[in-house]
Amino acid sequence: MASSAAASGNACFNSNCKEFVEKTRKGWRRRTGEFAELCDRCGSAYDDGKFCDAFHLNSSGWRSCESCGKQIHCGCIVSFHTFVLLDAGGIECIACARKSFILTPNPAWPPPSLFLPLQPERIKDVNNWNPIAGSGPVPWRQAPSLFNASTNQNELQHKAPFPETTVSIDKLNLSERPFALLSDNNRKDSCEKLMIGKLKIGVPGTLENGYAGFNREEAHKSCTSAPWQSSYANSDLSAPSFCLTVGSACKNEPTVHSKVSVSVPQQTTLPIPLPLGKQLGGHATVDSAGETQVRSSKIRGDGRGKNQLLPRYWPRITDQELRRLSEDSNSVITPLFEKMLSASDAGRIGRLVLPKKCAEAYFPPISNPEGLPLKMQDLKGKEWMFQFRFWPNNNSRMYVLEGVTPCIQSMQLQAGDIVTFSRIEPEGKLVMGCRKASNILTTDQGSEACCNGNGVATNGNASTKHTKFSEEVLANSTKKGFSSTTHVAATSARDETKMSDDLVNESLGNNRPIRCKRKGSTMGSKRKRLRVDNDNLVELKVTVVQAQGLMRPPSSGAPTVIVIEGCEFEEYEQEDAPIIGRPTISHMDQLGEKIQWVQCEDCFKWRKVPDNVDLPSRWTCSDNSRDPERSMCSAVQELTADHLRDLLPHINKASKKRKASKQEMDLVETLDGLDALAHLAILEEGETLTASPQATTKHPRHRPGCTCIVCIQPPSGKGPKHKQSCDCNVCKSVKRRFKTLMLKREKKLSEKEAEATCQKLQPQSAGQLLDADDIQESIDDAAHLSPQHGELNNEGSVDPNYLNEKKSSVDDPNYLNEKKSSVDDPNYLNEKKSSVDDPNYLSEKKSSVDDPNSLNEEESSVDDANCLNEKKSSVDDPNYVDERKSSVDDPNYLKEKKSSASPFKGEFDLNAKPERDDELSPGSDSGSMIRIIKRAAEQYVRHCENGSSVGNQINGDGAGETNPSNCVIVSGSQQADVDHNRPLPISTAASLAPNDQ
DNA sequence: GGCCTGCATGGGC
DNA sequence: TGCCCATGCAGGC
Repeated sequence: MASSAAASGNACFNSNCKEFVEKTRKGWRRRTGEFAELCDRCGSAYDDGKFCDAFHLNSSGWRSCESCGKQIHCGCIVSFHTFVLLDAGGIECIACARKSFILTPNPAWPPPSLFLPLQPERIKDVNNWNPIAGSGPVPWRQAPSLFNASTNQNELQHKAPFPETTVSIDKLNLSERPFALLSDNNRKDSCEKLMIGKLKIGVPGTLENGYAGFNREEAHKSCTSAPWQSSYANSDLSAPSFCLTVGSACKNEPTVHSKVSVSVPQQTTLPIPLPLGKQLGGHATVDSAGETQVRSSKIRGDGRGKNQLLPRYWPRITDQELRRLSEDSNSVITPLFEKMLSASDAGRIGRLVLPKKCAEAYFPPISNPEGLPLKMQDLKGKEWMFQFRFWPNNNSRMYVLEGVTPCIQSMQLQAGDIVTFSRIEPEGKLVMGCRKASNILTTDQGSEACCNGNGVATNGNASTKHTKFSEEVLANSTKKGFSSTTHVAATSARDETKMSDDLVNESLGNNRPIRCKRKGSTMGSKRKRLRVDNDNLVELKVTVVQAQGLMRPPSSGAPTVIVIEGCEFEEYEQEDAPIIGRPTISHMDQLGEKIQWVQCEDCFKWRKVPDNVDLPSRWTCSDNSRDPERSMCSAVQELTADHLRDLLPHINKASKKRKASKQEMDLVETLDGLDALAHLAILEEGETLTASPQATTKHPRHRPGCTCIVCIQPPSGKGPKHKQSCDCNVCKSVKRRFKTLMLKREKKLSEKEAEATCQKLQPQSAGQLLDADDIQESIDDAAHLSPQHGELNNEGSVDPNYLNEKKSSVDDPNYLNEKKSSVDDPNYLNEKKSSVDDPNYLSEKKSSVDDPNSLNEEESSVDDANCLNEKKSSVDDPNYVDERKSSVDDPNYLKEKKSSASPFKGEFDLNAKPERDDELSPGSDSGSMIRIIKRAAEQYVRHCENGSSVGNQINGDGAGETNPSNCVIVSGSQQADVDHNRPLPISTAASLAPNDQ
């Protein structure tokens, strides 16, 4: 046979030809991954599909197409992809298969584990393995069995297949070359295990079994059950429930998928509900793609169904991946397995631990711990070479892919993301795809079913009804696409709700990558850093509740109330799904009428509207048609500071509650909180949800297009140096930073002199710290209250600048890194801890809080665009980073810092700015006081002039130079206590607690 | 000191 | 109880 001959030079690969030619043509793909180089004549024959007719006429393995009778050399590599196996037995040429729209998702290459001994010792025949991916013995060993699989598969699908009953080895043509690769034992095993066909597609998504094609959206429309979902769904049943669907049911094919053909490996579509342990020897199993396989109990040497992968490894390829993978319409994609990246996997070690069964099933067998190089292609078509190897572990093996770091980085993956392994036929390439964590929210809905534990597959979109609770999350999920393609029609509301809960929790930063089929399987106990602190979970859940409160039932369509386990759930018809409403504050006015306060999105003033009005998510004064006098942003706010404070009782309540728990928190835990918040912020942003595992990543990923200093500089400092005259962003930033630093130091020196005298003037009472703490918490809470989760500005509203700043901070890997590294730094932690013991520091904080000017300053600084820019650029500034870093290394600096850290023990302030640390330090106490005095004087002057200085911006030192430490806005909020017509900042309102007034 | 390698450990199932 | 596998970690480079 042709493939048995080695190609040499320009000799035709066809052993029956061997013609020497200058230029060869590509033929079939060889096991090595290369293509058979053929002469023109043979190449033409191959292209015309007549190669076997010409050269293999006398070979065995010829079969007739059940439809057209065409003879196909099924036993040959050359014709391997020109036919499909029919469920009823026999074969059909691909042309007929296309015509008849019957696509039998015969897995082209069942898992090799079916053919290989399952113990590690199976791996003896390494010599027959070619290290090139995708061309391993699996397909080739399996191939022979394809030729004679004449079992009535339909029957087998519905009956328990019994081993060794349907296929006789005598029926198999074993004379073909591929089989020669098998040892006698393997051959026998292979014969005993009825092998099914290949998966050849090209047929637009018409799914014989409802599995292949992954055209889930369509499947949803026309099929009553999605078997692969059902496989989850029934995972706890004791008997198989195959849930096979009839392919003809799914004929509406989206054009986008028309070219995509997917071979679903057994695990993906395996509707086998039996737990692994139950799928043992002789039990009937249904193979991939729903096709029955007769599996010999013999192969289950250890009594476990090793050919069954755990559900968490079942591939869930996305439409996007399919599209990317299937650019070639002739490609057939066989999803093999997937794995969620652990911190270790995504770490810098570059080792990706492979699930043992997956490794043994889909990768070449290896007997040498050194393993084999494995070529893999990513979704972009770039090829990567990994080392597939193992090491002995407890009488077993641990399989790893080494050298994956570049690839993982290239794909911008991190812990929690999922890598998928697929195979493209006929090339046999191994393809490594990925799913970002954010998509897992949707793609894992099936797996959520596993998490549910009730065994019922759940899918947010499966049902035509939506629970109010999950609407938003599900909507988000739907947008992402994948979930909409996987459906189980018979989804109970309960499951859906439960799942939704999971989704919500995940979506809100609750370690979204966790799939809890195996408790902590992905983020196990050792994955401390990957977990969000329980406290944060509570807070996040509260946020969910708040979010739910934003749901507004549509005017049309009353919900159906169902009671599940004592809890009432409202369900709405899909077209009447709840909408996300504007957050309001319900209140009873003086007349005893129920009203609600709503905040204008533009001016952030609070307006009163009747209680029964459903407000859109975006509401502005102009929508205030019921109160024409206040239907413009220019109209004064009738809500006074006191009122606002009264309306927000939860601020104080929450702060007390948090205070209690906060004191129990250690500083490390707060890191989780920080991360959670960061994740939440990112989630809100609607972009890729950075995994909580990000906390474990030393080098947070930089986004494409990131213009931060890290990204725009050549790696490792290599590359051309910037000239002194260079005015690029980097250089400008560096220069600006330098200038700022110099100004700051100058100022610091001068202020130091006044420190001693000023310090005496400050009221010192450590006992009042709690009030300050309260206020800070109130501010935080108020920020939480805000729909934007942002900082409240002086108008009692969210300042967009602040939001942008916060957002960019969270987006900025440097910023997060800095935060993270600070916490990692024991010095930093000590410093934080000791700060609360420092009376100077406490008094400074206290006085700052007592002083409305100070508060305003703190808040207004974030309003200052210059200031924000400066802050931001500082983070991007390598000098700045270095400076910060060196400061930490500097014992003097640490000494100074030691007494200046935040008094908010156990709580990190995302607002914290490095520069502000300086301001808050004892060394700059006088600075604060000076500023306070200065501002008071200026304020007084302005007040005398016209009293309207809102938004006026001055520099703390009076200089025109932007100075991060001095960017101060004296805003009108300072007069908030005297001007009740002005919106009161919630933070200020909070500070007006009775004991403060 | 940092990285790599190979193995050990231990929690989860 | 045994297996899986995420992670720790010692030792070498």
